[in-house]
Amino acid sequence: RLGLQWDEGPDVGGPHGPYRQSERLELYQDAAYRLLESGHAYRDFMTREELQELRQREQANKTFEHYERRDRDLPSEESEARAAAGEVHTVRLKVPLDGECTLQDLLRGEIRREWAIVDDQVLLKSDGFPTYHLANVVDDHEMGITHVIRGEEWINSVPKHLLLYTALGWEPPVFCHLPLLRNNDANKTKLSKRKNPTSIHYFRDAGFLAPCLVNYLALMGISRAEGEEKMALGDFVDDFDLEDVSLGGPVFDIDKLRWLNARYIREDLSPTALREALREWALSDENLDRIVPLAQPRLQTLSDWGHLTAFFFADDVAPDPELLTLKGKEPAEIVSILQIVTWRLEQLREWNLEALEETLRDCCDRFELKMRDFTRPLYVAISGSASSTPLFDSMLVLGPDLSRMRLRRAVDALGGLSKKRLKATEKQMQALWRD
RNA sequence: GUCCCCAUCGUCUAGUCAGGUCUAGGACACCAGCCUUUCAAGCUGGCGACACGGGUUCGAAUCCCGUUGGGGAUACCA
Repeated sequence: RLGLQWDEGPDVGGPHGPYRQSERLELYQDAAYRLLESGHAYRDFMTREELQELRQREQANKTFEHYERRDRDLPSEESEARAAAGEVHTVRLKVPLDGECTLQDLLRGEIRREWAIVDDQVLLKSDGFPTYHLANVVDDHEMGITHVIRGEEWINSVPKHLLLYTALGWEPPVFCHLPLLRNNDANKTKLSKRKNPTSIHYFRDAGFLAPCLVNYLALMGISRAEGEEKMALGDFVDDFDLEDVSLGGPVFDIDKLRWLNARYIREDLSPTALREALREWALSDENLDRIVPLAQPRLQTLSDWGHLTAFFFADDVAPDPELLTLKGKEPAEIVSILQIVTWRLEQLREWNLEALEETLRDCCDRFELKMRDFTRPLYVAISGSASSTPLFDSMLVLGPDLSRMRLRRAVDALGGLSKKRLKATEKQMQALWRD
């Protein structure tokens, strides 16, 4: 969608296959077995329940001590025998009990971390599947990866990875951890779905051009000292130096994105190309064919089309808080309801009419509301008006990303949810969907 | 709690590694003026930052220490 393509993968093939984790299980299990043999790992027979209990106890005591390593020193014969007898177990990494690990990060230089505070990471789950840590190391080695470039959130697990590379007798790659994109909220937390559109589909649906988005994203973290910021991907590739990436976590600036997009529209598109872009975006025959039947019963004149369907071709509909009402409910309750609906919709795998209808009717039932009352604020959130084309169909045409965004904006229009209220609302949802 | 990372205009950033050319440069946003049938665009100008405190040095945004602030990690998720 962004015009980016990977070089190898299950769909495009490549010399380092197979590319599906399930087809590589043997590889991971072999590695785990080797680690077991060489004493770098051990079988852990603790059950999920026991572990959970331990965690709960810790939480209750407000202690944060790590895993107790009960089976770490089990004699190998016993371990072997119990595994052979079919006892369920995981395979854990035997992390040194003392000393410290020194790692090199391309951007940050040397980082030290004491072994005593790193947990005996599970490598192989009880179902035989690897955790990320094992899979990551095995795959990267097998596939000849030279540079591991990933988000900063992984920096603390490098020691475990390093330990795996050495234990398996492999050459570790160069590690480079990039800063995380942040929310534009008061404390600039890690970019989250709840507060931001994180799906590139949203940006497409909202009418941003792919090359612009690539350009903007490239600007986060690297920039030229002066001058032109509008650059094609190729230009970036030419003078990109990984070590130039800046370390502060950047906040996504939608205003700057809009400005850049305006330039792409203005400077890179002929009127014909623009018309084509509009067609690809939302004015395709196919899309219009979906909207026309919804509008037809509600058109008195052809010219009503504009007002009636404008919301299908908009990013934001700026819902009027005065219209976001629900019979017998305070605004605060409406906010919670809208938020819960949003969460329920996020769970949806397929965005089709049946699923939408089922989800929304289910919500309605659980809130013990009448359908016509319940849908009112939803109409306003989605279309910006209390009278519009059918709700389910309209949401279907708009798609998941725009629909969710509009619900979110409706929540904001009503004053939003504080952290506390958000938690309470989450509990409320859990209570309503207990069964 | 503990550990790790980070810190320049409101935001994205240049400058930091190799201290002086930095009364800190650019971009978005904002404000004003010009242009213009409106608006947008364009042009010109303005506002606006080295988190704080100690060192080192003739000299610190830049090096060191501390404080504060922020982020991340602490799973049989990735």
